[in-house]
Parts: sequence; C-alpha cells; structure tokens
Amino acid sequence: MLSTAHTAHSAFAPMATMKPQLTTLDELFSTVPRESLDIGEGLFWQGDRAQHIFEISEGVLRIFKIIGDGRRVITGFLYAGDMVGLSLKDVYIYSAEAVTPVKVRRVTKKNFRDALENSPELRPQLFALMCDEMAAAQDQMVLLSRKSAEERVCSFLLLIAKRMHGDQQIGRSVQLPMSRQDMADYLGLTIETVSRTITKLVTRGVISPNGRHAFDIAKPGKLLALCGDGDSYEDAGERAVKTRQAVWPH
Amino acid sequence: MLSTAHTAHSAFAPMATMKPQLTTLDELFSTVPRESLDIGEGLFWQGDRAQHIFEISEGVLRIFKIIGDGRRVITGFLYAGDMVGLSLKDVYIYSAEAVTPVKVRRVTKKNFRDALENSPELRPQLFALMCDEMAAAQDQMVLLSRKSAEERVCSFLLLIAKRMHGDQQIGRSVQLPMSRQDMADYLGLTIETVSRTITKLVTRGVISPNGRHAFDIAKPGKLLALCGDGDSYEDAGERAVKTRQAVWPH
DNA sequence: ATGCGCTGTTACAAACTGTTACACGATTCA
DNA sequence: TGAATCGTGTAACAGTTTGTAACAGCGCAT
Repeated sequence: MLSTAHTAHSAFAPMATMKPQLTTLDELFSTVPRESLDIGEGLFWQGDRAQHIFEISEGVLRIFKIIGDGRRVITGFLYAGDMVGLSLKDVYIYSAEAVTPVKVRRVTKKNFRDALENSPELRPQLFALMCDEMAAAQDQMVLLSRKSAEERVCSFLLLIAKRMHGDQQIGRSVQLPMSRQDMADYLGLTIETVSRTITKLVTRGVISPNGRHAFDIAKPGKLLALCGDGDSYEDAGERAVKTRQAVWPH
Repeated sequence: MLSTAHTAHSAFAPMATMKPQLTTLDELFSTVPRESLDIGEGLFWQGDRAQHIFEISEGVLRIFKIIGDGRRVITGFLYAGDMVGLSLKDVYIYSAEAVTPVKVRRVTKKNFRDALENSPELRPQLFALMCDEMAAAQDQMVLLSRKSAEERVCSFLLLIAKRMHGDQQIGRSVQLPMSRQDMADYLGLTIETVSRTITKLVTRGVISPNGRHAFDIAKPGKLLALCGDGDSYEDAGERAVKTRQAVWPH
C-alpha cells in the first residue's frame, strides 16, 4: 500500500524534473478542480474503496461511523482547510457527509504519496496534521468518557467558536450549521438532552440564541468554567458546578 | 530513575552523511539500552517537556489524561512493540505509567526525525502506525459514545484478547494486568459497574475467571455478539468478525 | 497463624440521562 | 391556502448507571 518507495534518492533530490517541488499541502490540491456537495450529500461511505484524499475548501463535513443496529457516532466535523480520507486501509472506515454545501478537491492516494516522497517540506506538515487530529481525538475521548451533558455541550460550543475564529481566540458568536441530532451523535447524548442543556444555558444567560443555528456567547468566562477542562483554580468539580447552579438564579 | 538514559543518544549524533540506512522503526530503537520501570512508575507526565520517543519492549503501559477535578481518562494501554511520545507539541499532553514491570527504549525526537528523513522505508511504517492509532481512537469514541456497560466490557475483553495474540486471532484466555479502576477509567465506567458486569458475564458462562486478572473465554461467539460491533458491512473486509467461523469452529 | 491494607464484589437508593409523547414553527407541496 | 412534513422544544416518566457503603478475598508484614 504505502510501501511504494521506488525513488529512494528522492529525499535528497534537490528538484524533481517533472513535478514542481511543493512546499505546502494546499498546493498539492490547488491544481485540481473543486467539486461540490449539496447538503446531506455523501463524499464517501464507510466500506468504499479508499482511493482519494480530500481537502475541504468550503463548508462543513461530518465524519461518522455506524454500528450494527443503527447507532451513529460522529467522530468529527471538518471545516475548510481540513483533510479527510487519510488512512492506510483499502477501504474507508468511516463515512463523510456534507452538513452545509461543501466544496472539496481530491487527489489520488498515489499522487499524495508521491508528493510526500518528493517534498521533505510536506512531511512535517502531514505529521503535524495527524498529531493534531490525534490530540483532538483524545480530547474527545475525555469528553465522552467523563464529562457531564452540560460540560459536553459547553465544550462543543467552545470548540466550534474557536474553530470559526482561527483556533486562536474564542469568538463571541457561534454558528452551528449541524442539526441537534448531529450534535447529539457527536457528544454522545440524545437530541433531547442537547436541547435541554442548551435551553438551560440560555436561561442562565450564558449564551443567547440568534436563530436556531447560531448563538452569542454572553458570558465566555462562565462557558469556559462549565466546560470541565478545569483550569487549576477549579478543583471542586461536579460539586462546584451544582453549587453554582443553586447560587445563580439568573 | 531511568539512570541509563543518557549514554545511548550519542550513538546517532555523528555526521549526517554516514547514518546507517534503517529499514524498520525497531532498528532505530534496537541500539539503545533498555530502561526498566516498576509497577506504577511513570515514564513521563502530562506537561513534561517532550524530548523523547519511546518503544515498549516488554510489559504494559497506561496512557492517561487528568482533568481539573481529578477525573482520569485512560486513552490507551500500550504493549510490547508499541511506540509512545509521538507528538509535535513541546510538552507531553498525556501521562504514561507502568501497569506491569516495563522495559522501554528511548530516542530523542531529533534523532527520530533525522532517521525518518534519511530513510524512505521508515516513513510508511510511521504513517501506518499513526493510522492504526487513529482508527483505534475512533473505535474507542464509538465505545464511549454509544455502547452500554456490557458492550464496553466485552469489547475490552476482545481487544485485549486480540492484542495478546498478535492481533490476528482471538485467544481463548485473556490476561488483564490492569486494575478494575484502570479498566473503568478506560471504558468510561465506574469500578463498580465494571465489577458487576464482569460478574454477570461469569454468571452467564460467557467467561470464566482464572484468578482476578485472567479469564478464559468460554463462549467466544457470545462475547462477540455482546460487544456491540454489529455485523455491519464495516467489518466485512478483513476483520476478526469475518474470521470468526475460522477461529472458532463452534 | 493473625491482623492489616488494598482490591474487588455486592446491595440499595439516588441521580442523570434516555424514552416517550406531544406541541410549535417553518417549509414544502398539493 | 391548507395539509403534511421536518426539525426542534418541552414535559412526564422510565431505566441504566452511579454513588455510597458494607462485606469478602487476597497479599503481606508482624
């Protein structure tokens, strides 16, 4: 599969004659035309032969797995700039569907491999991407394993708020293009619990609705405190949260 | 602790031109001495400066994160042959402790990077490792998100049974060197629920205890049916579910 | 061998989340 | 326009898992 290292010298080859030396992964995708997906349309399905790697240039995608009796788990939402399809398996082990209208570019796995072998600058970028993905997966495991419903929803709001604003700072507004069911399947909750929890946050003035798929973060500090990623000052945990619920009537 | 760590690094230090061309990741570690960890001893901690990458050559390690109020999430158990410490971050984002007596080898991140750049054969191996890790993380998300307590315990038993036998087939016996608390923190349950569930499986004759930290799988088919990875097309490719007939004639 | 400590097991009540059911508003289609 | 459908919100009830606590089993030291 990935063992096609024909050109062992390429690591040291200064410049390939035919192919331009790529310096970013984006460049690899930039030459192919964009494809469009409508809302709800699938990019690929769990079990399909995995032949391409995709880069999202616009819109939001959901990545999910389905187990036997229909239970669905969304393992991630992907935004512009993210890549999807990375795997050494012959088939995709998850499905990808458009949450919003999406535009993607695709390259074959072979071309992707070749580009990596030919460009030493690309490899650290891929490594970094995969490390970030792994770190995100572990955070998600923490969320699913030990966080309460409220902490999960707050963590999610913060995650999306960050992603919408370049991962650097938390925006004051959050767009949630996905359905409540999507959120529930991502957070390991039911749709009703998501709904209840959001209502509670609105009632307490932590966030304020801006239509059904957007919220303003009225009290970012409180949202942070409720997300469960205890910043050292918070050491009483669950009990502290309950206390606050009682203490803050408004 | 870990007093033998420093002498070995110089083995890779010399000029860039004459580095041996490695063909497997194992070889990269094989020249440095093994370090020993006692039961419960930490290899590194969340927040430590991340300077090394480790390969486990013996024993079992637990990888975990701690959030604010003391909640612990074990994100994985690592066995001989596994690598740990891969990250682009400056600090480790999780901790690693010995479940059993452990022997590890370490290389610096710099040497690791250099070896990868100099050996095209190594890169696909690392890519494969990271993909496997990612796939495992997603399976774990499914488990934590949507599986019942019983399904979690059964999945765990099957996972360990597979890993103990080279990932190829499921053994008839399972060694569980970790404590019930470790299992609970890995499965997103409480220690009591783990205990109850195991008792129930024993009562029903699915497994039979062999001391407290080992079980015989009396009804492998039943265990598979209970693990929740329904017979969806997901596993149709090459996975154990498919080979169930071959492995277990009954 | 006896006592102590840790780990694991079991029982029961409580809590959180899930389940079920229905209402509301927006959109689609006849 | 009006009915049907979809996504969502709300409420009462049910169920699984948890928390608490007491008890049992194993290992270890005295």
